Amino acid sequence: MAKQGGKAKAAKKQKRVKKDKSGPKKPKSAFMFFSQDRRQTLKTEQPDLKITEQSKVIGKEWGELTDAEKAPYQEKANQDRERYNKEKASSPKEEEKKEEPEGDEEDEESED
DNA sequence: CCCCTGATTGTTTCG
DNA sequence: CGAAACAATCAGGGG
Repeated sequence: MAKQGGKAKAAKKQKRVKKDKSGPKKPKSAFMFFSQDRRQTLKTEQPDLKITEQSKVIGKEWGELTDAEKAPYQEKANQDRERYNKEKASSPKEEEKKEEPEGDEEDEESED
């Protein structure tokens, strides 16, 4: 941990993603909500901007935001997490059935 | 015609 | 704790 003063080459490369049309979509982050709102406004003001350019601008603005300003977005994200949480919690399909193999079959002892 | 890449940050998830 | 994957978004390039 400490040791940051060195020349630690932080070669961070977040490999992008290729959207999957099918898959457990992860909950959106506050940044996503912010981008959705900001992009629309940005698009009206600068419709010539491309997504990649918007991303840069938005990302920069996002960094300027404070927790208070991010708060409302985090709250939205918070709700989305719950949504995802529920979606996950409820597995209508028997897919993924190795959940909690706590095979504890309590004996029904005498029911009647 | 359909799939993928680009750029941003945050969250999610496995080990 | 850390890395990898992936979330929205759209425009354009390639097979």
